Parts: sequence; structure tokens; C-alpha cells
Amino acid sequence: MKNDNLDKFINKIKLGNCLEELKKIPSKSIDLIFADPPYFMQTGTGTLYRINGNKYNGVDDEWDKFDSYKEYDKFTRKWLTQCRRILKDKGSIWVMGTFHNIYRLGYIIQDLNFWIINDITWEKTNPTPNFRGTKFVNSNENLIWFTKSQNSKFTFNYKTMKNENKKKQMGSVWKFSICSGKERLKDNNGNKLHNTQKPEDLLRRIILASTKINDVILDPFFGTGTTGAVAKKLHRNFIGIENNEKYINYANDRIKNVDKISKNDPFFDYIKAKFDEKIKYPKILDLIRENKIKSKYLYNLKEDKVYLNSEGKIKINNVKYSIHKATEIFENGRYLNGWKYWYIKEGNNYISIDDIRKDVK
Amino acid sequence: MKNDNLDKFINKIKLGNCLEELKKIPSKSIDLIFADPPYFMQTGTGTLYRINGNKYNGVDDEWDKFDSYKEYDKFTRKWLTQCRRILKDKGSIWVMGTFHNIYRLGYIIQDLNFWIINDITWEKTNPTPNFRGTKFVNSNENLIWFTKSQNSKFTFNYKTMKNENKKKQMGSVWKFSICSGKERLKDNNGNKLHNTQKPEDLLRRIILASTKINDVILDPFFGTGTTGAVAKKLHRNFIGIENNEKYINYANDRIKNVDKISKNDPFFDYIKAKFDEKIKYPKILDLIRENKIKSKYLYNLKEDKVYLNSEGKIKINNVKYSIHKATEIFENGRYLNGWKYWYIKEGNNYISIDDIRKDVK
DNA sequence: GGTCTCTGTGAATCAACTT
DNA sequence: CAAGTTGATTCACAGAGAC
Repeated sequence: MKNDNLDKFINKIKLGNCLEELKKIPSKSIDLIFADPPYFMQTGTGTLYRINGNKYNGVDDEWDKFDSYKEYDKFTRKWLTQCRRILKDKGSIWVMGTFHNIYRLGYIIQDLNFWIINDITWEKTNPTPNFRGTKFVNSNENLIWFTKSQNSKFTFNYKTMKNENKKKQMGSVWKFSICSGKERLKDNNGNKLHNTQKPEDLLRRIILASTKINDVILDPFFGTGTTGAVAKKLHRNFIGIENNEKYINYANDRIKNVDKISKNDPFFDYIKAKFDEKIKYPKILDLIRENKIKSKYLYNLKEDKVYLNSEGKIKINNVKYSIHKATEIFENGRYLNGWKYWYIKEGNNYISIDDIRKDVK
Repeated sequence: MKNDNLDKFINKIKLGNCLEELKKIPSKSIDLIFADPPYFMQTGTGTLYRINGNKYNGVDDEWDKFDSYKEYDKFTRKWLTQCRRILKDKGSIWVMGTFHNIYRLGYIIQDLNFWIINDITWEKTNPTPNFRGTKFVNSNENLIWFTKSQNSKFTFNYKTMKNENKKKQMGSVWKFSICSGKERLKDNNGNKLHNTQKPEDLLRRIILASTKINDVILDPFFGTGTTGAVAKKLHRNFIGIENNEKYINYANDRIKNVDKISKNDPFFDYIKAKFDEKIKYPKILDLIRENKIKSKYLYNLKEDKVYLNSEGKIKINNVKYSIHKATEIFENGRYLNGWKYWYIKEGNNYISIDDIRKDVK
């Protein structure tokens, strides 16, 4: 996974224009990209008052202003194109937005021939209410997770996610609260440092789901460095790009104070994605050569009996089938996992060939 | 709300090409459009199997195939343009999709200068599992709700929605189960009639939120007629367009068997959106003229005392303020609703002027 | 110290009517 | 039509302060 040209970027925040800095990064060097670009909110010019008469301070930052969708699209197309170049073939990308920009992002992602894996909804448990009762409360943000092409292999720690979700498959709607309290960075005046700081729990799930230990995660809109802080904690590397020096200073401080989770911590199994390590069991030919399958005949639980030849194939009417394919003959076209379907007989006992291969290991 | 040219379409399903049929409908005649257009599912050539070996029958109907995104975009642009023409200025539109098509829809909606009100996530409580454990379970579908332009007034039954949500503002993530059981239409062979039949609960919420009683709701991809069935139940009118005669036959049967909710049903208040009826209370001058405010002085809860003149203005230092504006003086610039801020005193009792006007009514 | 109350605040395309 | 006036609206937390 090493890339010498990448060393000078690793675990650093680059000050500068997003596009220019992306261009400096070596091709095919990044494992994961997380991008939370400006949303282009287009709020009105008037003031929005809270019900108690106070003003509501929404996002009015210069960095969120664009002249038109056309300008926004052009910008999006450029940074996504750079992301394609620097991403490893087995890497993947997350982007984030609301209805203001998410359709621009998704459309361009598809036009650039990226391949969408999932669309995720972040359901906020404590969104800002709609003070005037004009519409449904905007209680969600949206994420898109995608690869460079349809055939890309990508990291997905399926079992880790399942363990995080009461042993059930993790779905595409995630509930988290917004970033507040101690986690929310304050400036020297005690005001919120950044208008749109993201919660660490969200980044934690993204990183645990789609990276391996020591992977390199790039965030081209680094802000206050949530991506970097969580990456460090979880023993991943980060690269940040940010054009506001103030944010960088706070982010560097923040990350410096993060402790990596200890290797003695029971949670360290999660960090290694231990549950998702691929275990290589012996193949059927290995078992035969090592004389682990003592019988020449296999049985299913309906007591059908078949002959297993020295090539590891099941012969039926002089035609050779794999142990899996052979299930179709006996199960009306249903194609099942042969390891769990076929048994040998020892006296009156049926022993699954799947148990045999796992015992060998 | 009557439009004579519309009579021949009302509560009927038109057999034919979506675009051609849309063109026949009069301009600015429709209150609400609900559109669940064909999805652009790319299942690829591989067959997907359930764990038990049965083939998974996903969406692979002919009507779902398009040559490319370009074709899909072109088609989307055309039917949305027709929708703009036939929609009343105060009408609104819902579209629905998954990540395969929702970004195409949203992007084009914005390009056509529609104005998005909300994006809604339908969280499925019982989604199809991901059989191979290759990604997060797709447990959501997405809806976009929008008007013809930024300044469009539209129907939103805010309080009705609040009542449906434990008296709290309804958010943008909706939990419903997928359509199954008795609700799911079967064909004569007992198989599911349509691959993407929508649950009635979903349509119920959409219709209750964004239409008034007797409104006309158009569904250009009518399918098995969920929109029509729910519209009828809730005392709304529908127009359906569908190019598959088989679906139309089943849908007509289905809708014929729907009973409108009785006017004696306690739920009928919801149908009329009674909670959202605008109530006109007397104004401050009316109350003074009719001598309903017996005192010349008003108090706030801090016991500040002000003089209310015969013009209904509060005089402070010889300057006249409205009852609302006057709150700014006593609340450090906070501009509050005067009706709930000012009281008269009867003995030791404070009586809110808001209570007085509501009693008068 | 513990419990209760009060206050502050978050990616917001946040009004309708009269003069 | 622009400017001014009237009036209808909030939820989950965290943290500070009161008792």
C-alpha cells in the first residue's frame, strides 16, 4: 500500500485551493475519499427569526456562494474528475449533501461513469425545527457512496457493520445526532468555529465500513478536521485540503489531541475489521489429495448417493459437476452451496464436508 | 376549482403513452401530481439468487429498460415539462425514485426552474435484504416535493401533519413497511401483479399533507392505482395514465371496491384538514369598539404597565406602537406576538388579550 | 452532590396582507 | 409594486445556574 510520493502529504492538512491541491496528489494513491462540499444553499436575503424573537444564524459563509447551478456543476465536475485520478482502482468515494446540491452531485457522478454502491440517509435526531411551520422539517442529509466503475472491487466490512447493528445487516438510513456540546469546536470568543461541523459518529461509521487499518483517507473540504480526527483514532491515515487557514489551525490542534485507540482495547478488533478477514479454507481437491475425505461417495440428507472422483467432481450419468452445480440435479434447479449440501457417511453418522474442511484448518 | 374541460378525465384511467396523454390535459388544471416513473435499474447479466436458492425476481420488465441515461433524461424532461403546463400555479408535484434515477429527476427538476420544498426519505421497515452481503441494505426510497417556482404558494396542511406525528412537527424521514399482504395485488396466477406497487400509507400521507378535499390528483405512471384508491378514500379526485391495459383492469376493480371515508367518521376532520383552516379572530380595534377590553391599561408578566389608546395603539413616551411592536421596547429588541404578550388585570388576575379575542369568537 | 429549571442553539432555499 | 403592518410559529440536547 506504500506510495513514496505520498509521504509528504500523509497526515497533513494542505492550505490552498481544493482543485490546485488535488492536482498535486499522485495518481491512484488514495484508498478512500470523503467529501463534504459546499451545499449552495441559496437562502433568502431576509432575516429568519426564532419564535422567541432572536435571530437565527444560518449558513451565510462566502464559501457557500455560487453564481448559478452551472457554476456549481462546473466546479463539481472538476474536483470529482481529480478524485477519479487519485483514487486507487479498489478505492471508493463518499460525498454528502442536502437537496440543494445532492442531485447535482449524483447526476455528475453518474455522468462521469462512477458506479453508485449505496445512497445513505443521515436522519438527524435533533434537527433545527421549522420555526414558521411552512414545510416538513429538514431532518435528513444524504450521502452517496461510489466506486470508479461498475466492476471495481471495494472494501466493505460487512460483518463489522452487522455487529454494529445488533447482528443484523446495516441498512441505508442512519440515525445520528448533529454535532453539538463538547464535540463542537468553539473559536476564541466561544462562538461555534464552523457552521457545518460534522459529527464524529458519522465519520466513524463511514471509515469502519469502507477502509482497512492504515488506509489513506483524503478529505478535500477538510473544515475543522472531523475526518482527520476520526481517521487517527481508528488507525487510518488522512490527507486534508482546506482553504481557510483559521480552520486548519484549529484542526491541527484538535487532531494532535486525539488518542489512537489502544491495541489492548477490546474494540481494536473492530479497527482491524477482524470479523471481515477472509479465511481461506482448503479446496475440495486439497482435501482429496490429503486424504481427508475418506469415502468415495457423498450423500445428501435425502440419502441420494453420488460418486466423487479424484478430480473433485461429482459424476452423474457420466457427466461431471462441481459439488455446487450437482445440487441442481437433486433440487429441481436450485443452486446451493455444495459444502453444506453434501455429507460423507461414517457408520450411521452424516458428516458435512464443510465441517471437514473447517476442521482441517 | 371547477374546470369543465377536465370533466372527461376526472376519476378515470387513460390507456396510452404517458406523454401523449399528458398533452391532452388542459393547462393549469391539476392540483397535485404524484409520479413514480420507471426506474433505471441495471441488474447486469448475472442472476441474483436468494440464500435458499430461489431466483430473485427483481425489476427487469421491458418498461424499465432505457438505452442510456441520455434517453432517460430526455424522457424525464418531456414529461416534467408537460406537468409544469397542466399544474395550477398553486399546485405541487411529488416524484419518487431510488439512487438509480432520483439524481436524474432532481437535477432536471432544478434545471427546469421548479422549486424544491422538501426531499423526503421513505425508510422501509422491511426492505429486501442484501443476499450476498456486498453493501448496505437499500432500505430507503426518495421523494422530491416541489412547486412551479420559488414564489409559488402551495397547500401544506401543517397542523394535520403535526397531529399525525404525536403533536410534533413532521420531519423528512418517513417510516413505512413495503406493500405486502392483502394490500398487494395478485394476478390470476397468484403472483404479484406489479413489481413496484406502492403502499397506501405513503400515498395517504402525501395526499393529506399537500391537497385539500375535492382536489384533483394526477398520476402519470398509474400502475395498479394506489394513488387513485387512496384519493377516492380521502374524498379527492384522481386522473390516471397507464400504458398497460392489464394494470388498468385490475386498478379499476380495485378502486371500485374502495369506500370513501364516511362523513360521520371522526377521521373526517383530517380529510377536510380542519386543523389547518384559517380562523379569523377579531382585531384589536374590533375589541376596543365592542368594549371587550375593559381596561385602558395593558400589562406584561413583568408588571410593566402601558396605555392602550382608542386607535388600538400602545403609547410609550408619546410614541404610538402596535401591540407587537411595543414588545421590542420591553424585551431588548425582541419582536414578539403582542396578543400573547399583553394582559389586562382584573383584581389580581392577568387575562391575556389573546384569550379575550378567542373567547369573543 | 443531586435534581430541577432555565437558556441557548443547530447546513434554512421558513409569511401574508394592507396601504 | 414596494414598503409597512399584522400576526403565527419550535425540538432535542447540552450546559449553566438555582436550590
